[in-house]
Amino acid sequence: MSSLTTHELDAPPWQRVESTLRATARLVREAFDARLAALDLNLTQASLLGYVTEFGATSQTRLADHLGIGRAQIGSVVDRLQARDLVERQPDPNDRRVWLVAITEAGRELAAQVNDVDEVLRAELRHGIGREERQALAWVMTRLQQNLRSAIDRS
Amino acid sequence: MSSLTTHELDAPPWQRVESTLRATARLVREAFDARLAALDLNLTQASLLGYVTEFGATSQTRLADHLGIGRAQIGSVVDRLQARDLVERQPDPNDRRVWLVAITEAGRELAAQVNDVDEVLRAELRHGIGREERQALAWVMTRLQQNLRSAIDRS
DNA sequence: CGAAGATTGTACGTCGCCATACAATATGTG
DNA sequence: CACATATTGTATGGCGACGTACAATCTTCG
Repeated sequence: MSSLTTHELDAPPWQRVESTLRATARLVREAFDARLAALDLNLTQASLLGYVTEFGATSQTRLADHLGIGRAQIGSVVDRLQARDLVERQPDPNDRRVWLVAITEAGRELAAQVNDVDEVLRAELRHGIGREERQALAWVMTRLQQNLRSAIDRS
Repeated sequence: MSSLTTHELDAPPWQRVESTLRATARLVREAFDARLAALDLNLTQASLLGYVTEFGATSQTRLADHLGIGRAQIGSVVDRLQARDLVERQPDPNDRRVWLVAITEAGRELAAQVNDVDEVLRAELRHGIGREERQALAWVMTRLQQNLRSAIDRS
């Protein structure tokens, strides 16, 4: 394992894992947004685009669940993407309440570019971090999520 | 406890580590906010309170750096805490531009309660996660932060 | 069938945070 | 000393997300 030595005072005593986690999440958003700015997209928009490209027309509620944001917010995200003709709203033949959000041809092309950006950035982020370390990270975070949900329920 | 083998469907194929990380960070904020609501504080306010309690009067710029938010935002956080008489602004004798944010007696008492809440919650979050796993998590995230910063600089 | 309840998408107000621009003050340089 | 430059805190406008409330529609069950 590592010398975790390098680095000045990487973790001040008052800084707990939770703070580190939040700071890292902020940087994740910042990094993706910086790269996606060239495509005039932010991370949420890019995720939505990727999702409907991969999984086809999807209702807004399902999109909200999958992207982890509220139903209200999804609406405005779709609005903006639709205004740029990257997605379109199709009526659901089985349920007149719902819109199925589908990718357009222009959207598909842009999604491909998003994918490229994504892969490049992800490769950079993996630098110096082994596969099993990433898996361990994912496992611990998943476990942590369970604990967090329990704690929230208990509040 | 468990073989960490289980490995249900921890991550849908389209969900990468970065998404998990963001979702976890959101839950962290939600959990802390839920517990701190009883004290009528959010996580940022509580962190600020804890910091000045532990480290004494601190300039707003330093607080912003340490809490990871902007200088502008720190001002309003301090405003609200000051209105509740939890902190006070003292002039810096060496620099007439800066306010030193200091804890008050009422603030110190509340900070103690924050500490209690904090310890309880943190104990819940550790459930089922070993010490070395937490350390590994912290290490990987620190490394990830470095990569993120490089990526951002490179953008 | 018909009424009660659940679900979908939208409108609206709020919150936390950011980025920018600015006045006041410090600091460095000739 | 005088002047350019940097830094501190604040004001302002914008953005993304949340929570609540609502009309339209589906579903369930008497």
